[in-house]
Amino acid sequence: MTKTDGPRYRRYPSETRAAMLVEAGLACLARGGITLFTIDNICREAGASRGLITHHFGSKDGLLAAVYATMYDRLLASAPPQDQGEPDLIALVDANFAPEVFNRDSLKIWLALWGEIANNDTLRAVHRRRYSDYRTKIARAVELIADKRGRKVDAVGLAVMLIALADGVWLEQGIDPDMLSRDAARGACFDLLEAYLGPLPR
Amino acid sequence: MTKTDGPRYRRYPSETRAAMLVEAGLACLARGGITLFTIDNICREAGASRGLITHHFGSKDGLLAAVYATMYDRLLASAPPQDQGEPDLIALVDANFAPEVFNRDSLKIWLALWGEIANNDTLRAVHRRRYSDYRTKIARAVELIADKRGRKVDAVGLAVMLIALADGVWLEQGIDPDMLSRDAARGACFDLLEAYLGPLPR
DNA sequence: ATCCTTGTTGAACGATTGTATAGTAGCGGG
DNA sequence: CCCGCTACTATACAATCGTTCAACAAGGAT
Repeated sequence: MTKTDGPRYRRYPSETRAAMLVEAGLACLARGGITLFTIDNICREAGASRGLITHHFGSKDGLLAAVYATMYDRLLASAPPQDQGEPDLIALVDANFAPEVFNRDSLKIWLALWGEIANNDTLRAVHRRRYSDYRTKIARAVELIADKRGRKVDAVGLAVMLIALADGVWLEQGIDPDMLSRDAARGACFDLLEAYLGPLPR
Repeated sequence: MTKTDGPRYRRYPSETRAAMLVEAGLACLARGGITLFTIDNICREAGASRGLITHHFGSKDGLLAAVYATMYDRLLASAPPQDQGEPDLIALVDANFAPEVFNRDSLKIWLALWGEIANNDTLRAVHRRRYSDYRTKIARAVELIADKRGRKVDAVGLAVMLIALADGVWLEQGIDPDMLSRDAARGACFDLLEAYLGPLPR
């Protein structure tokens, strides 16, 4: 026996370990999509044993929901609303194309999650809430600008279209990385907005 | 023993049975995404035994590739090119929103497939070819219109953006069915096009 | 130094995964 | 009528799936 018998494992505060498992889950999704999002893979990635996911999240679905929430929160973190119209809208668009978010790993994760939302009730519930917040933020900025300029636009509808276009270019990027550049993608989003709102100080 | 001992199973021509398995695969994807795309589910759906997929497609991936090809072919079937510019472009946009294509089942299938393309080499190979054809068709129509009107546009870039927007609204529809109407989605596609090409006789 | 809380392990469970393969049988051509 | 091609069935296979659970131990509190 070696005399240096350190602790056989380390205990973390519950929330710390939960965050580690979420991170491991993200890594698995990025590597191979929902197929590789398995208890074994995730726990191996996190350096933990198989029981931990159930212990901290109740089930695999619980972890998946936490993973989804994490992705959404990261997306929105960089665009705090200031109720000033143009700057808010530009920040919201740019949030989609920040290098931290618009990269291959993130895109593969989103693709994997989208494929599940349509089938997984737990996940869809998380989605509904976050998406609603997101859309409202955009719609409010659009509304402010439209009012200021005396234009009449369907703010919520335009918000949905903007999200759709952003998701669409993400999708293209995720499927085939060198299909379009970040600048072109960002530009298209502004083109769509300006068709309704007039020039924006991008 | 009953005296009416019909044949225990029916033999089909190879291509007929292959088509049946593709159809069953589509049904599974529509019902529960890639998670339900399993040998057992598909063969049960098709009313066949487990060996058949390997026999006709070599492997599960082979069937998945055939499924993907089928979806793409159906999308493009309704828009044969006539090299007349406007009518072609309109037909290509409308192809995305035909009831036969723009419905919940199809959208869930696309969602599931997209999640796999990024990770599955076989599938990505099929995608590259079909997507390239699709994009070229659109770009050619855009080019024709731009030339006719003396406008200068990046036809291929605009084609990619149009596909992205169409995919984006599909995505929204697939995730949350009552988020936007077919007309609004179709309208947004034309808005994007007209921002570059001027008015179109939609 | 001992107790206690609780984060953690790891084995066991039955169900299901994709594939390989040996044998069966439908059905058209002779 | 029978033969032969091959579509087809059905079992076996090892690997992996998600979950359960009893026992363990880390580390702060007393």
